[in-house]
Amino acid sequence: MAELRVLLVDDHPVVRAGLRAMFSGFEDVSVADEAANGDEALRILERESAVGGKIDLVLMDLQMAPGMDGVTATRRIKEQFPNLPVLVLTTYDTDADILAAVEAGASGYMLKDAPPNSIRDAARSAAAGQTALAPEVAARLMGRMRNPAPSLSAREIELVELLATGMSNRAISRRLFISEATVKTHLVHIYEKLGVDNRTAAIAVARERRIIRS
Amino acid sequence: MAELRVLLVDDHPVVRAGLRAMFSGFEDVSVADEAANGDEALRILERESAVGGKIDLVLMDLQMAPGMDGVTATRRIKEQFPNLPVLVLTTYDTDADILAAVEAGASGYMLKDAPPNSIRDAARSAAAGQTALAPEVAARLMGRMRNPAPSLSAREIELVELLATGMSNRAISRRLFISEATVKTHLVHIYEKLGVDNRTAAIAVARERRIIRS
DNA sequence: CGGGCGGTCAACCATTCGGTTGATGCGCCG
DNA sequence: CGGCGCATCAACCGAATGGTTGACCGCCCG
Repeated sequence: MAELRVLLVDDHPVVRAGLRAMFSGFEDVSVADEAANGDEALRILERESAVGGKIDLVLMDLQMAPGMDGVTATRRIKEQFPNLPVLVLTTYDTDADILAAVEAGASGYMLKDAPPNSIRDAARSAAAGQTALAPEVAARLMGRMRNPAPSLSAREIELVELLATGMSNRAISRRLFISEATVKTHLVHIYEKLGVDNRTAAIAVARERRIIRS
Repeated sequence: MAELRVLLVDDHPVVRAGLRAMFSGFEDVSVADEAANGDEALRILERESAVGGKIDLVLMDLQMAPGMDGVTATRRIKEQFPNLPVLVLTTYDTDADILAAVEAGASGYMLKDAPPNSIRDAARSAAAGQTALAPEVAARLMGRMRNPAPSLSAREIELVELLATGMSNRAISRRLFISEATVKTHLVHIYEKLGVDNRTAAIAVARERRIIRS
């Protein structure tokens, strides 16, 4: 089997070094290059594709400090290089993170606390065009399929966004040119859908589910 | 100078491998052992101290999934081994994380996105009994020193963190084993310091100023 | 075309929250 | 020692929020 050449994308030098070290123990995988953020990854891919396209797989972290985040980077990469598999390797396994990654076109979703062998196997699977999910992630996706959480309407999301800025009901009503009564009605619906009973909890849940940007 | 023997504590095999690889490039530092959580770290330290105590420094991550978290682990280590320096190496630099680590007795606070040389230097400083702070962390602490007026006390930060999870005053009072009256008093102070007049606005400002993790 | 859903509004009441005053104890610092 | 900041608690009141019921309109979909 041909050697698999991967591009590491992670803002932590420590993590990149760890993946390098980990892959150096496997003869069938090698690290082609590293990027600290999404922009850098795209530049590397463009350069590589210009000289023959030697990269088989991108290993992408989701959280990256100041530059382009992993979800956006994944989306861009899939736009420019639809056939290049992107395997997400990150710390968190919240619904919001997983869904965002899948929607962005990730070929798989692995967690950093996985043992080296699992990560290597996932890399090989993803490079072969298959989907590679960590067990915890797979379980979470199944759970969502069974009882999909009710989603907020556009108007309700608008309200939650204003909520999160700390505005009172009165302030929200003025901003949206509706009465306070309407604001309260919306809030009741939002609380029902999110399974909470006050505004701060609604904000917390909305952030968790990435209904609003945190 | 004698070789520095460090204990790595991090729940991610990838990160441990990265630190190992990073330190293997330095002749004056070596990895004595690894632990995936606080319990394991304590067991290793007890065993090592029984046979002569060969460990000079603990490198501690703060976020560790299911077992003992890094702050608790640091506190326990400092209780049992007061002279053993613990250098925190983590991802986040919020006031809450930093203060908790410092109060637990950490000798330093470095961020994982730091270059290898900085981490090595910090390790050597910490082992020599000095304090090692990442520039971002140092800046944040200095900022707190310069104008302590608008900065929250540790207790108040604790309150804000619970606020942000959506808890009511009553729930917070139970969690912290204080009366609702005390919670309200704290909140009034928090509102004054942050220049707001309700809890959701307080959360918004606290996130903005990175008093709590967003 | 009828019903469901989303958005709007009103009135009402209970609960929570915000704000004040005042008080105690503790530890630290000059 | 005296003061100051921090944390704790109590009682009280007005305002904001939560929760309920009921209503109207417009739109889309079957």
